[in-house]
Amino acid sequence: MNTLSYGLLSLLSHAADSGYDLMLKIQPFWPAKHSQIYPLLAQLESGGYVQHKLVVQTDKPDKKIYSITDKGLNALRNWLTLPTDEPVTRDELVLKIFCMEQGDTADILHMLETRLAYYQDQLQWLQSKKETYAQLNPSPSLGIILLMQKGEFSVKADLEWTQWAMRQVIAHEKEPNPD
Amino acid sequence: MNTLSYGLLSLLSHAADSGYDLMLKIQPFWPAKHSQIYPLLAQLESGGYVQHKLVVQTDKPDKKIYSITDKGLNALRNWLTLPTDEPVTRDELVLKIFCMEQGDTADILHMLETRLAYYQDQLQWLQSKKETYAQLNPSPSLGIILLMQKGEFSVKADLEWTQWAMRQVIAHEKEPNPD
DNA sequence: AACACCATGTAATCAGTTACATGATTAT
DNA sequence: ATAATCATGTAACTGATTACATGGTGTT
Repeated sequence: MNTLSYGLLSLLSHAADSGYDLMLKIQPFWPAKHSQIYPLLAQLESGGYVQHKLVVQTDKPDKKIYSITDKGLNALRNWLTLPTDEPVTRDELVLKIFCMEQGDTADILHMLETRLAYYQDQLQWLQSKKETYAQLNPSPSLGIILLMQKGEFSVKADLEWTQWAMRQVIAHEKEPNPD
Repeated sequence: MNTLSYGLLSLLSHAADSGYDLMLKIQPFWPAKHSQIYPLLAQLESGGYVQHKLVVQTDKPDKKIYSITDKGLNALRNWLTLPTDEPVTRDELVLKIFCMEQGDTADILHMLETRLAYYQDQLQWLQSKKETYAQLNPSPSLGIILLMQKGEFSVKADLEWTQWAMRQVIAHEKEPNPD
């Protein structure tokens, strides 16, 4: 039972779902490809944590709808009481910033512009999600609300930093030697 | 040449260093164990991107001091012009928050308290680093300043969120059914 | 006496990505 | 026509962690 397995159980504690949809839904929280999800679900099923029923479709491929079992719910509840791993972030941009004096200002600015656009997309996605949830009945769980807010806090800080960093880079270019 | 390899070259573009110290210094930006660093350095050396000289020590074990070559610097400069991968964050806490209704409020609060302490430690580390750099001569490069600021922006947002989330959880507990 | 730090390396395993494989439906 | 979406799966590979291995110095 690794973290991704618990992540799948966590999603399934809200609603039964197919492997395909679980793969799409877990992306923002724990990126994983279908080639990792499908074997894990089979493993969780052989361990008795989930079960599936085949749903035959005519217009689309048949699918397996997985649901969490009592054993799965108990495992999930126990996991909540265990110590939580520290977050891990890996960002190539950070490594590039570290040696940015080796490159041209134009390249660095281009990199930051691309990242700015990425964060803006993220923020827009979060805010559209927020609207969707606001109109939803029943209203979303506290957990969902906390996660949306966490994303918004993070992305807004990242956005602010990127804009600040771009100004610094431009200022640094204009005044390379302050005599 | 993977991202960690470029990360090592990035550190070495500032100063020559041992594998052991590179391992320690890269932790905040790209977590990696010594068992991953040492073989990569050997690989970078066989590719001509770095070279090492043995430094014999009496009180401590001998060490290899690696320095970047011209080929390494060129590779680094070219890397700066290439498209940058999007950042990847994996946080077990996020997956736990998603299914928090399955657990006790006390367990969730304990989890958030632990995370709060972690972010506070991070912030303190960043601010002590900042002081160290402020007294340093020569003053740190623009890259270093940008990274310190990025860390501070992120951690402060995370801290704010954690405190806000704890208040939400407490409020939710007191008023579970708002009739 | 037991543990942490310095310093390097390899072996085994686990986690994650890319590629291979299939095939119908719908949109551009 | 070409590509994207839905839907599942396996195989090969790369990336990352844990464990094995050694050994002196300094700290509690």
